[in-house]
Amino acid sequence: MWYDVDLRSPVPVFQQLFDGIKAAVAKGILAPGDRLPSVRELAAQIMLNPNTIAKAYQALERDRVIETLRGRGTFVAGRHTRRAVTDAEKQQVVEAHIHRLLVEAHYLDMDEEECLQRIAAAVRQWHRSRTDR
Amino acid sequence: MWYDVDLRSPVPVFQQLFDGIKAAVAKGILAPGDRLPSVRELAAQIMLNPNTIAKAYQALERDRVIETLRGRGTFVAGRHTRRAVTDAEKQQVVEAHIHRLLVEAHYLDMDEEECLQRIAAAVRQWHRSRTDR
Amino acid sequence: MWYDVDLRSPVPVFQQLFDGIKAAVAKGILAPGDRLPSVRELAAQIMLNPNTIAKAYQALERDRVIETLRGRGTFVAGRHTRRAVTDAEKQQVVEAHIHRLLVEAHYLDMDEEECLQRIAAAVRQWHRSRTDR
Amino acid sequence: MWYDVDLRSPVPVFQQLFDGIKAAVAKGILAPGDRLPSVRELAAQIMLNPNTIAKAYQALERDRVIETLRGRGTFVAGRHTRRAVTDAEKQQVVEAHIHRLLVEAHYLDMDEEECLQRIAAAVRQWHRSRTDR
DNA sequence: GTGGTCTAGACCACC
DNA sequence: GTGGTCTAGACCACC
Repeated sequence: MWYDVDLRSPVPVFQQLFDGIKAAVAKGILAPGDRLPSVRELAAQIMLNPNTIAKAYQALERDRVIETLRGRGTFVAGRHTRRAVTDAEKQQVVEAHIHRLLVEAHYLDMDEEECLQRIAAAVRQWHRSRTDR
Repeated sequence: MWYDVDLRSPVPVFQQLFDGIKAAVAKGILAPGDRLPSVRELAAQIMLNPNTIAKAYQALERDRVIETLRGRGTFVAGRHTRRAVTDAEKQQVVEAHIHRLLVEAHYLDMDEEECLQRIAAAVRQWHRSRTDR
Repeated sequence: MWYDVDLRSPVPVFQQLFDGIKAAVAKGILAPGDRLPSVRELAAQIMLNPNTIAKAYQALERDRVIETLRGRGTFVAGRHTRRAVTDAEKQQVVEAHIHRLLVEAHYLDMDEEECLQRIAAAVRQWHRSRTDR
Repeated sequence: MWYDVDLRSPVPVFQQLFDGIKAAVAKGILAPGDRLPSVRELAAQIMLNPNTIAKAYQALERDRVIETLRGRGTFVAGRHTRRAVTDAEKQQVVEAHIHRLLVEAHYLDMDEEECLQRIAAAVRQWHRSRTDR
């Protein structure tokens, strides 16, 4: 599930939650308007301190991934609430990720052709498994 | 240069060095057999604590990116010193990176087509800028 | 409208109502003697808990912005019902606001001249859009 | 001092710290490069929990008001690290503040002329008291 | 030394 | 009920 965390990981738990929820929204597992469990509920369920959950939720709210309605709960935000992005910004983000990937690929002895094929497979696989609601 | 670090970054300095050297080797900026500055030299040059440099070098040696020859210095390792990798391992690495990229792409409102195009551009750009020696 | 509230805002809903009505009176959108909807009417109309509306109305009454006449309804108060203010009090209020504004202006790289010009424009614009009835 | 907080205020303590430091930098009391007390030092000095200080520092770092150098301490950021701002954004910020000020001014029976005079006085007074280093 | 994370648990405002 | 703040104190990585 999207709220799975690994306590032994060096990645902070609140960060894992943050990443997990962001990914779940991107994959369509969580859709705009969906209600997230309350801080206390989730804390009890995955045996974490409520503060840790709250920290993740607050970071997600700052990034407009979720919205909290005072006294009512926390919900996945609609896409419209996000800001415009330039072309250069997009390319920069893609390049940063691909750069890191290609460094690792070099140490796995993958050439350009193999990289492109494996990447295409991964992109197709991701989009197939996306749930559009 | 490959030894540039940003003290203000949240990424640990030793990690930046580690990543920077790995990337420089992958890009061909550093080639097998090239001699790296000694821990002390580099520490003096970029004004860092020698312990920080040593920590990065040790991690690189563990990953067989570099080799230390006692009394002679530190050198970029040859590619043959590395171990074999399975097909599944390769695909898993690619998928992990692409997964993270596609999550970010979702929040930048990029569809499958745009992702593929930008990725292809980034891969091509990387390989053009590679220096093969 | 003056009763618009944003449930996603971190500002409490009752506070938004309070601010909104105070602003509407200052702008002349609501004039002394105008009747406000009853707590229940407004609650039904904007789908809020009546307690929230009541809390805003009570705070407005305490500040003599509105008056409740038992059995007749709630009305915008006349200006004469308010108390006298000293010169020092006025300057203090202005300084507090301007102080906060100038802190933000610093981070937007605005110098004294630019601040004064933009402020003058904002003051003029406000008074032009005021409806005097 | 810039680190004064009022425990009885409804404004959260970490927010008061955040505002205070931002204002101190804008006023020139804290200059780029100045070192802030460590989380623990400040916590001991003003008798707060270190977590509360850390929360304020982290928010300031997100807004690029300060920078933390890993293992070294926290410093006031240089102005160049901040992003570009559009003209519309600036006017919007000014209008929001002036709007709030003019609402209050209405209840203090201040007319346009009096507002402009008091505002000009406040702006001049602020810039006189600024310390440029 | 530095800041960052996390727990356990109190208390509060809002709805 | 909901989330937000704060304390007290442990533990950790980094430099």
